[in-house]
Amino acid sequence: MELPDWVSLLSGDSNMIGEERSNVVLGEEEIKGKRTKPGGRMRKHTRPRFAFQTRSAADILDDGFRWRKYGQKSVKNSTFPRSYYRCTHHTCNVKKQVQRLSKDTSIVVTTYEGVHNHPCEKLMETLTPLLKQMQFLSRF
DNA sequence: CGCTTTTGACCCGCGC
DNA sequence: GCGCGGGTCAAAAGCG
Repeated sequence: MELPDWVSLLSGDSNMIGEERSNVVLGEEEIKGKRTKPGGRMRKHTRPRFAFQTRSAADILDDGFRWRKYGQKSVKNSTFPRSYYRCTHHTCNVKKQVQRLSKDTSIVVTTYEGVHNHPCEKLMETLTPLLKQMQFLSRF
């Protein structure tokens, strides 16, 4: 099981919202791409998928990537709609969907689909001043 | 001014 | 073949 870098990122960072973040890996499965229409976006036949449960009041959890919402649908099993997000990187076709549990509204289920093939900007952004500082300090 | 969100329409697979 | 459920597109509005 290959875990993307953001997993360790999630478990370690604390610079985000002051919410309680209990991320639990619910499962990993391979979904088969059945899109066979011409010009379809079927990249691979299988891509990893990770489901997380996060205890937070906000749906949007900034995990270090930029997400652009491209859809929202209500699901039959849940009273609340499900949101669909996509990574804004052209080179990166990672999708994620956020769904709130009707049982407990303070819990959101975030499902990631695919892996990022580019460095995390947010992380870089946070790390760059640190790196500079380190370089500065290493001069001595 | 560029980018994100919103929201209805469209599309597609599946079950009956 | 049709209806339903679920996923995506795209145009317009909204915000910094």
